[in-house]
Amino acid sequence: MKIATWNVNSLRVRLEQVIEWLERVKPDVLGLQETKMTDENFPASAFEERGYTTVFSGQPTYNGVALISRRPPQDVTMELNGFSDPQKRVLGATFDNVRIFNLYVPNGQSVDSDKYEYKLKWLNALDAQLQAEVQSHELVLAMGDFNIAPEDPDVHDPATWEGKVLCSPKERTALTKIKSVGYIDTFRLFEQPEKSFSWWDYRAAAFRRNMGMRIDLILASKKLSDLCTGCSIDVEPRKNERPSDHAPVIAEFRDI
DNA sequence: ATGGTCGATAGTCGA
Repeated sequence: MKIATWNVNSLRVRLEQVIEWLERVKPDVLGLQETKMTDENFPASAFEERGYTTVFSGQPTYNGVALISRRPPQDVTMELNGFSDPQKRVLGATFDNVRIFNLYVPNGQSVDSDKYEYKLKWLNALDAQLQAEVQSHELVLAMGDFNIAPEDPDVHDPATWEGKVLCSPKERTALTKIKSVGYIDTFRLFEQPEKSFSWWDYRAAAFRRNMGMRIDLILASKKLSDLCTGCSIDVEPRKNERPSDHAPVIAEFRDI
C-alpha cells in the first residue's frame, strides 16, 4: 500500500498538477491539505474519472482537507474527539484494516500569537485522539502538514529558526508526546539525503537555495511501522510552474 | 530598505 500526503495550497489552482502526479505515482491513498474550497466546489469527478474515490471537508478561503483513495473510506470522521472546530483540518477514515488521519495542523503564525495557543490546544486534542486510536486499532497512520519541524536536521538554518514558530520547544514537545505513545516518523526509519525538506517559502528563491523545512510527516503506529518499506519526499512537483509551496511525501507498506 | 511571494478575494489576511 502506497500512502501519500500533499499540502496543495489551493486545489483549484493545483488540480491539474495533482491529477498528473496521481497518474505518475499511483498512490492507494492521498491526503490533501489546504484545498481552500467549499465541499460543493470539490472536483470529485476529476478523481472519479481516474478510478479514485474522494471524501472531503472544506470551507471557503482557508484550510480544507481531502482523502483521495483507490478503495472507499469507512468510518469517516471530520473532527478530533471533544474538539469542536469551525476550521476544517481533520479527515479520518479506515481503509481495510488501516486507520488513517489526514491532518492540517494549525500554523500558529508566531509564538506570541493567539493562533499559537490554538495550535498547542489543537495538538493536545490530536494527542488524545491518536492515543485512543492505538487502543482500538493496531494499524494507525497520521499524516499531513504538521507545521512542526521535528528536529534541527529538519531545518535549513536551525540557528535562525531557534525558538520560532514551526521549531519552538512547546510544539516540538507536543510532537514528541505523540511519538511517545507509539507513533514513528517513517521518514527517519530510512537513510535519507541531508537537508531533506518538504516545504520552501515562495519568497527569496527559497526552493532554489534549498532553504526549506521538513514539516510534512507520515507517522505510523509501531505495528504499522514494522510494515513500512520506504518513505520519501518527491521534490519534482515543487519544480512545476505555479507550484504548491509543499512537496508530497510518500510512504510504502507491505502486506496491507 | 524590517521587505521578499503566493492564494483568496477585493482591502487585507494567512501562510
